[in-house]
Amino acid sequence: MVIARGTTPKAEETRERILDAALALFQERGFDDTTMRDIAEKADVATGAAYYYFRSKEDLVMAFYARAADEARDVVPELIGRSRDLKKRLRAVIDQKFEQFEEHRKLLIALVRIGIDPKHRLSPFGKETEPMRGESIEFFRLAIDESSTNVPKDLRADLPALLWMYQMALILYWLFDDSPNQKKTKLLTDGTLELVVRLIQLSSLPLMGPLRKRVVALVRAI
Amino acid sequence: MVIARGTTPKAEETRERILDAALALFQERGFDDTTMRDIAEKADVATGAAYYYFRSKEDLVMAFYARAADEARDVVPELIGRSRDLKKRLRAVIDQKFEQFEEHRKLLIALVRIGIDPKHRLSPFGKETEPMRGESIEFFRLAIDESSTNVPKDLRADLPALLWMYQMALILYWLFDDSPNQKKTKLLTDGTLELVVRLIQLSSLPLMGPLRKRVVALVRAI
DNA sequence: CCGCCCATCTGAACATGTTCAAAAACGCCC
DNA sequence: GGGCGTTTTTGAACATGTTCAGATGGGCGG
Repeated sequence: MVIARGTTPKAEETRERILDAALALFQERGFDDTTMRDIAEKADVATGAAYYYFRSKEDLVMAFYARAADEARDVVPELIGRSRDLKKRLRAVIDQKFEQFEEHRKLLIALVRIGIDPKHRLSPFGKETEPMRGESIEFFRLAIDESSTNVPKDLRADLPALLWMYQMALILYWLFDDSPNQKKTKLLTDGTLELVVRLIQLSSLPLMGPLRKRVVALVRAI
Repeated sequence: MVIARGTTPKAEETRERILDAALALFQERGFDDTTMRDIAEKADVATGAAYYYFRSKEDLVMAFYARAADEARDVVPELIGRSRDLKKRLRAVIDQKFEQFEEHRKLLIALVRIGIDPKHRLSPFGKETEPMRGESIEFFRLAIDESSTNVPKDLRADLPALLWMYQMALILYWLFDDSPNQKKTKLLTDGTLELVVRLIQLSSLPLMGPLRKRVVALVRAI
């Protein structure tokens, strides 16, 4: 996350300059091959300045992620509003993230290395990223609510979080998908999304009650 | 992996001394809080010596993993031989790994950070770890072969690798499972293992042929 | 025993993320 | 405008993973 510095216009401008320099270099050479000295130099500040605005090199990646979240906040509700079909809505939410991340795969690989450890300060599963995670999950709740597919009450509470985890898994696969244009991810998304929507539909059939309860119980326990 | 140094007894002894020192310190303080200088000092060598035997700090973790694999090679076939029941066999293979790793959770977290990136030299999914991965997968093939549960021919080829991935997922969950004594992992293992065996049994029913083929095709494609 | 080669080992040097004390710039009150 | 407290910026210093040119020493042919 970002330190709450940079309230004055000038400071804010410096912060942006550093972040822009960092992201440009990350994209160009990758995370590991970009040094903090490079970033500072490109932003025309001393090495230490970056640490005045960002707690660590990794926080710069997080700041990128926060920017993406800002953008999503403006766009996603409108995307969801375009259809009431659950599958289309989910597709829209997921595709939006893929588009945002398209040009930053190298960068996000660094983020994954951090994120896999839930104890790390910046893990998407950790405490500090709660607001951003919550917002992402909220998008899925929006997509479910008042969609044309009926979702059982007892699923409503946890389904958004499950869908978020599903999205995370897709993104993870996508990051390391070396097939041309990440074709395999497209395949995987198409196949599994269909499956997911089917499962949700099935789960509301009357006979499914007990099974659904067992699944919900397991999910809660874990 | 390990550099092919240490052919003379004396060198071999030095190598072991460094590895022992490293593992002791990793376990004591964790990976990040152990410096190469600490390790060298504890092993009574100069800092550079460690790099004569190990290409990097991370390679020391890998050497631990290799040791564990050595041990498994001696033990696992016997464990599998104790029963023909598929579930029991799988349990045995999986539990053996858990027991081995019990006291080294902190260490393995470092390994995961590396391993999540398939492009990293030491990723369990990468080229360089192929032999060790192959051996682990082979254990699952052993467990399937001549077990009391019939496994369809077209599954035999890929099932061991799938089971290995399943094991990896369990280990990942276990690593970050903070419930007392990793009780949740026990729950998860029990629940999913039952499920897995059921699925395998189901898959050999006559009607399942087409569905099975679709799943196999998807797995192959991905 | 000598001299040579090569595996082994040393420790200083290097690169880079990070910290920190001090300097500079800024805003504000008088 | 001058003084003063705060914010911003600087650049040297530090910690640590890693590299490398050279020292060490042990074995072997002569």
